Amino acid sequence: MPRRGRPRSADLDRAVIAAAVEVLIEQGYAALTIEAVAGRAGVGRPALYRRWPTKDHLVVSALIETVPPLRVPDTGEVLRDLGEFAVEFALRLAGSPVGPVAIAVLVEAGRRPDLAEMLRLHYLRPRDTVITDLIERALADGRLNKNLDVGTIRDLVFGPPVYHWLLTGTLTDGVAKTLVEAAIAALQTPAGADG
Amino acid sequence: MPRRGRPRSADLDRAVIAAAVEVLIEQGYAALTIEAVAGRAGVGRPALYRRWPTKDHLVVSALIETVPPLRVPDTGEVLRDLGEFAVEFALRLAGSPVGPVAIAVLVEAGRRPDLAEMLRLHYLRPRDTVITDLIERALADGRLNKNLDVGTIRDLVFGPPVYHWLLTGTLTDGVAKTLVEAAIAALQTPAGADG
Amino acid sequence: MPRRGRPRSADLDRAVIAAAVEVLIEQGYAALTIEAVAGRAGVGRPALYRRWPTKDHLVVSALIETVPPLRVPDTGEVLRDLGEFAVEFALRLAGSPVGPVAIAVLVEAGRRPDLAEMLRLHYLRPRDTVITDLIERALADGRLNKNLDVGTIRDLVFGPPVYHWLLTGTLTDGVAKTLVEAAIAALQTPAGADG
Amino acid sequence: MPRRGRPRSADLDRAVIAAAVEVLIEQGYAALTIEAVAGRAGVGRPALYRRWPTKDHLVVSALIETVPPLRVPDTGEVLRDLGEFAVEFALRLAGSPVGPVAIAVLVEAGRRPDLAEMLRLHYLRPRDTVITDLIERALADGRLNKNLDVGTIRDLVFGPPVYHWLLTGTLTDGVAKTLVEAAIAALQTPAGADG
DNA sequence: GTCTAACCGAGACGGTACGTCTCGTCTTGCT
DNA sequence: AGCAAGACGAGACGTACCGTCTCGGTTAGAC
Repeated sequence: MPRRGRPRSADLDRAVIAAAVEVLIEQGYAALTIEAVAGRAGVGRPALYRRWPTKDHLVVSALIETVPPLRVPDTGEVLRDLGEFAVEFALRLAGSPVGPVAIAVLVEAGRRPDLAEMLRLHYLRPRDTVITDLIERALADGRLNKNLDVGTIRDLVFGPPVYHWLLTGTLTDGVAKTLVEAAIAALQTPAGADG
Repeated sequence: MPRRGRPRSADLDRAVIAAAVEVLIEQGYAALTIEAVAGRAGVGRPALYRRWPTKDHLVVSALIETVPPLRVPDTGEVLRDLGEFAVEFALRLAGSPVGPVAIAVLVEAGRRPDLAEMLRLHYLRPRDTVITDLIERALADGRLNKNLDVGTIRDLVFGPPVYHWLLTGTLTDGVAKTLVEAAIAALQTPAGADG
Repeated sequence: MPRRGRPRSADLDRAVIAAAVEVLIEQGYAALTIEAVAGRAGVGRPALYRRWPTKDHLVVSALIETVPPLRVPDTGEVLRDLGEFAVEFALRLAGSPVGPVAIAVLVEAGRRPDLAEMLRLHYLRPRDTVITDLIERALADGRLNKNLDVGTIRDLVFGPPVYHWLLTGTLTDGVAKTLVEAAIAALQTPAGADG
Repeated sequence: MPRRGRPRSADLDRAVIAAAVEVLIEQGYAALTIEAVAGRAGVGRPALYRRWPTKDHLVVSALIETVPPLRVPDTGEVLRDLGEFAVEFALRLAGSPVGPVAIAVLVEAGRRPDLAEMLRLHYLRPRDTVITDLIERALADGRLNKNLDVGTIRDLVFGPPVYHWLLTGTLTDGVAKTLVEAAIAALQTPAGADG
């Protein structure tokens, strides 16, 4: 079914996403307007509406394109891998200018099912997959308490530093490490459990 | 120092806050409009601008007035108190229609120092105080690992259920309990630590 | 030089002018509001601002479109033509609901050079041209005192009835005729001047 | 009948009128605001509303207080007196910053009977009286055509320079003199009328 | 090589909300 | 009762964007 007519320009897609990221970083999510993005990209507004139905869809696209999934460390020691990954994850969320944007979209998705689906399918799931794999590796190694499921472990390890950042507005390297290590230490197979 | 001129009407304050809460619940934070709030409260827009410089300040005021600090349980067993409180806290955040509003404002406060100050001073601090007290009681009882400070414990206990809610958009009673209990269990003074 | 973008709608121009005239007649110049005109024309306010920078420019446009230049009589007797024209002119100014509007704009133009230019160029000049021509015809016929220039004659003939209307708020047919005829009688070539 | 309560302050009346005149001169009639006048006079708005029902009544009051009736010259030659007076009158109207204000109010009075009454009673009539007296003196001297009544003469003499000013926005000394003298010359008892 | 459908920019359209200004009124405490 | 101060409901101001809709002009596959 070969489409007729002039095809959409991929350059234009890239220019718009880049412009959107610039605006998000400079002005934040609430201040982002379609007009500003189109203007900065040197593009007409209809070209944006042709591609994204709302500004939130555009922002989700921008997040997807802009925030690459973290690389999973593989040092051989799976718990160390998990800890380093969690610290890295939280620090990047807190340190990047698009961290707050991600939260804002997450909240907005609460009222908008189609946005939520797009977000979970293209943004959250791919990033969660690597985490899940990592935790499953740890469980398979017998390094983590087998009574806990993967989701619970994820929440216990990643939740504390993220919560800290939300509550205080900051997240230092030290705090992130302390929280993650405390969580992981507590989740390890009890020393005497198999003795 | 006798105030001159007509004093501001307290009834009006109440009517506006009530209208703001209604709009927040029905339409959400992003869709809240000064115009709509003023209209619903039967009030002119200037009366709002006289009191709150931006819609965010209004929303923070609404949160402060509307979300009462949770009652701290006191069963005699301090760890049980802490667990129940944390579960209650997370469930209310996830279950109330103003939960997402609080997160949205928190995120916006990241770019706006005056908003952040207002939020922390009148909303977060009073609610944090009861938590801190509760954890300090638990520490004093020797029920929690003394190597951890109060903030760390707070993040480890409250972070996981909140993170779960943010990530998945839901938080059941069961999940909240599981996460909080797992966290608290892990934080207790190691049984064999002094053996 | 091909115009880019969607062209402005001529229907809209007409609707707005018509609405403006209605409001001017019903409420008068001072009470005319951009909002009211836009509302009555079934048009958004920005569409008005796109065309006219201020309400005065809009009113001048309305005058230009609405008040057609008077037809010059041509009975063969040039002085009679002039007299009838002046009477007609003054009566229409005094009798039309937009007469006071014209004066109000004229006064406002005193403080606003761009408004004055617009008014003189598109409203006053075309209407003055027919008067000037008529007077020049009369001069050429030798029917008017050659010592007076065209502008002076215009002021002497048209000034009295207009002044009467301004001062008293009314202008009857009889008064207009009396004033104009007295003026013209006085301006005729003195009987003995060429004897 | 001793009025009860605190009497109104006459100083306040004066301060408000003075402030109104300042604003009229600086900003013009259209831009005059009750708020601005009250502010400049250092007075509360209610004090103004207690005295004048609308801004137009205030402006009329200001005109009355501010524009003193012209002095009538008395050189013995009554026609010269009339001519000098008319020139002076028109030049002051055209030259003073409150000239346009008077016209604006006059126009507005066309829609507002109570305003018109106030204006005619306290502003126009006293100024017209001296003109009427002067013209009657000239008629009594037999210097003016007896077939014309006082009002007609007034319009024929004063109308042309005022009309010139309205139409062109300017009025020079020379133009005013030319117009008035031409009018008066034409109104004199025809030399050959009784010969 | 046309044809032609979909793209592109520009920008007008009816709207909505913004934050501000002024209106005319009302409510304080003081004089 | 008058007064300054200033809050009140009302509503217009001029601006910024919204999402949609023409325009003239371009682009590239289908004929």
